[in-house]
Amino acid sequence: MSRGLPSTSRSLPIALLRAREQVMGPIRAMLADVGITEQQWRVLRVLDEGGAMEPTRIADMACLLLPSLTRILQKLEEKGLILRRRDEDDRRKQVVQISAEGQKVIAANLEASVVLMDSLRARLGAARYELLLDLLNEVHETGTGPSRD
Amino acid sequence: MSRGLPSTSRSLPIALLRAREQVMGPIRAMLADVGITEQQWRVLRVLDEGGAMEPTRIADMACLLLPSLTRILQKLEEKGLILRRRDEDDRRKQVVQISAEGQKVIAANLEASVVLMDSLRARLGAARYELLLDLLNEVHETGTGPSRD
DNA sequence: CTTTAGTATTTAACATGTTCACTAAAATGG
DNA sequence: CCATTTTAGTGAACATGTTAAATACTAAAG
Repeated sequence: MSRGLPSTSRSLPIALLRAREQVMGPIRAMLADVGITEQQWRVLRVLDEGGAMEPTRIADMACLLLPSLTRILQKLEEKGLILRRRDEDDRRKQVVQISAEGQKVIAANLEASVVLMDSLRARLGAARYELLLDLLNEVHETGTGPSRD
Repeated sequence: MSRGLPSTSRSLPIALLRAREQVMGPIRAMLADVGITEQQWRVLRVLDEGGAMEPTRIADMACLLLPSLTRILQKLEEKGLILRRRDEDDRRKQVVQISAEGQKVIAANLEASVVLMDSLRARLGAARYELLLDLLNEVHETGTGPSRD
């Protein structure tokens, strides 16, 4: 292993992947018992916290691409966890809202998920945890490429 | 939105996602021109840096699950970017090796990808960049759940 | 009012993520 | 040597990631 070339452990993309794996693994396992995926969970939480909103906004907040979201909303609707209706002012849009069933799913899992995150926060230390969040957000806002294309 | 509940920007899973998006976006765009994906690129780089090795080891180093890797290796073989043969000592295993064509792909893109990463490193500051890597690796090693299943 | 441009969402197609079942080959234990 | 267990890799099925094209509707221009 000569040097210079980031030996996978010092590669930011891979480090981000592995960290995400660690964080999401237990949460995924928890949600699997309820029969919903990590992404479906994110959508439900966004709707629970932010109230009814349109898909474009959901996608933005849950960090999902619209084509993915389209399929996810279809499944969530089949499961009865959300409600959808067209926006009467602008019939291109729709208004998506969490259902009572959906809120039950949130209520039944939010605390456990918070416990998992708090556990990680404790292991890392609150200060380092916040620092990590700051750095990640900084990366997000900084952008990467010199050529913004 | 009563309290405590991380409003998406302070959610570690989402922050990890968004940061990864920023980092990989430009690299993905660059690789799209050559017709290979981010994951195929990771596999090629692992093989280029680590030499010939078996799929299980590739999966570990490139942070891919074996079923995904199986398909990726099939495509890389079709494209002529890797070579495969059975391991004669242990006929369950196989030995995967980057081809001359594969090395050309690496040579043609590695520098640009390093430039992109260096650019990010500069924007963030070398110290903060290293700190971010340390924190991410710490998350990876710390684990998350109290119940290790 | 009609054409044109733009916006919100969906569909399509291909690649990967993820879990589980399965095959093949080695290692182990009688 | 044979049955059992373990390991390496693949196949299958479903969900999402990702890009490009298509739809439906609105807004703007003429």
